[in-house]
Amino acid sequence: MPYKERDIEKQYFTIGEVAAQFNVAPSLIRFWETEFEELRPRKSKKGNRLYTPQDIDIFRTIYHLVKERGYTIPGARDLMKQKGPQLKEKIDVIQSLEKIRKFMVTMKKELDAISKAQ
Amino acid sequence: MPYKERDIEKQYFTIGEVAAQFNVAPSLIRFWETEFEELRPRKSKKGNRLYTPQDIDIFRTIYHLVKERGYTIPGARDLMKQKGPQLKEKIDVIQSLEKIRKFMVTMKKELDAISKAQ
DNA sequence: ATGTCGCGTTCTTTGTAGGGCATGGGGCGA
DNA sequence: TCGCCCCATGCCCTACAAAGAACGCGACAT
Repeated sequence: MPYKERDIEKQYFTIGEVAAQFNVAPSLIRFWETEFEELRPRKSKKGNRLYTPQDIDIFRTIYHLVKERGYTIPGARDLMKQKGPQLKEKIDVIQSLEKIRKFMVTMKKELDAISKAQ
Repeated sequence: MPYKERDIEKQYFTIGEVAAQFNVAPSLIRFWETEFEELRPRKSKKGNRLYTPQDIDIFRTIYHLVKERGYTIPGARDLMKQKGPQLKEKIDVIQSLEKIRKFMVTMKKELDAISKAQ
């Protein structure tokens, strides 16, 4: 029995899923597609965008630069041209540290709650 | 004989001189003054802005971030808040390297010219 | 099986708030 | 008279959001 198309396609995410994951509007993702040639996902026959995990990594990089670091779109674009893949590594590290920070803040709150309860 | 006021004042640059140095309009400098609290030069009795070399360093930092790196104004502002003085050092290094690069490009051109002439 | 109703999601195209200055007017001191 | 001051207003893109059409899918009736 050959693979059903659905099974193959589920390697991909829809634009709505990506939008939800980053809490942005689909229109923003489509707009960035016009601004960053790196962000050109496959499309289904119907024309729907199909995002691979790699596509999502690229989106995350752009999101980080534009929304978290405050780059303009040309600024982010230039940086990606030069630094390309190195950038992903750096951002992964940053995001790991950010998670750790959040964890520690939570811990601190709980510790504060305990010490006050006494 | 006491210092004449001119001698003291000539420690300073006018907005026009600063504008010329960076090849920007005075209106841009005034506008950035409303956006970056770090960029608030002294003013003469008359109200004219008096830029010290330190003020110019601050302007250079902003110029570098906004015009050369492609940060938005809020992005540059946030970066200056956190990194403040460290940033100046980094930018000094970058600008030195940039000068060296230009020098080397010039050298290369001359070398090319020589090798072609033969 | 087949029509179709409605809902959610997607598409592309068009509209738009506001970010980032520039310009113009009126005034002042050297 | 020149160069700077301070507003106020003007203005052009940037960076999206909204509008409107089309599609896919389940439910329900035919």
